[in-house]
Amino acid sequence: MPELPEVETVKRGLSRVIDFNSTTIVNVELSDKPLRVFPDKKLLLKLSGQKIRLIVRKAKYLLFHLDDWVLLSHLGMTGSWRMAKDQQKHDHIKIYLSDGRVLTYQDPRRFGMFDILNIKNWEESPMLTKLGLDPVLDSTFRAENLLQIFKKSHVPIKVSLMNQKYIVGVGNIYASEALYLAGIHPLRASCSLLIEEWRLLIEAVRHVLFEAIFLGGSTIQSYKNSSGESGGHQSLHFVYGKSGLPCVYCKKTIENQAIVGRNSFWCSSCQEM
DNA sequence: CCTAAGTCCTGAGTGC
DNA sequence: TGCACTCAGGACTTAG
Repeated sequence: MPELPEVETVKRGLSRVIDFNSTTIVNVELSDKPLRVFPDKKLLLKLSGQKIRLIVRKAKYLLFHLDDWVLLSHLGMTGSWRMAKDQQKHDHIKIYLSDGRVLTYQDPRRFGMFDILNIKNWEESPMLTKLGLDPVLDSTFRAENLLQIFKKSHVPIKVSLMNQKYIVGVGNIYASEALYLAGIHPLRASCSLLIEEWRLLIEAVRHVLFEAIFLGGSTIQSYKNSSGESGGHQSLHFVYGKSGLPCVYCKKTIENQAIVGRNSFWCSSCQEM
């Protein structure tokens, strides 16, 4: 499901319903199906007796801060967390809590990733050390810095936007949307963007991510927040999934094409090469 | 048959 | 030739 707004929405939803500093993990159960990345199952024993202190979002990762450990969760394409009242198909992790509730991870495609990190050095996890600038949290997400980072990159700007090594949180939906708002063609070489265009793009990325967070993310196929509700931002999409429809502003037909294997959408009139 | 919100791995290619 | 790096494509998987 998740790009930055969806992960942020899940974080906020869980944070509202978990009583931090009081709720203790009683037990953890796994299904027999493997997830894409999962730590040694013996580490799960370490979680029992630990209180949930805080949930943090870092890039597209959720980090459950416990007393001595950090439970890292990446939702992949179809992962979701909920306080379960029932057993559903594709439930893979059940965290039994001291208040009687069951924090449950469901993931049909099982692209999700987990790790259990020591609270003393969790930031050194290989999954977290190679992350780029966060458009929502980092004041360094600035045109001057991005111009420098991409000055030699001939990769299409849409691909660079989605490369978590440089910019985190932007995935396939919001990349197309942000480039449309900025009036930049997705196939433009990253190094060709002028400083003014980087400023426009940064403003567009931040706008679309904040707007999507405000509306609880985008539901295209299956995304649900931790209360089982759909997002509301998909109704504000201008280009994603709109191929063949007229551009809202110029009425020219929205085009689409796979760029490095990901379907991409744009208006060739509003977004010139 | 096709497609889907993400990331990791491999192998080919480039430049020094 | 070797090394470091970049990049494209495939793989993982289930549902509609």
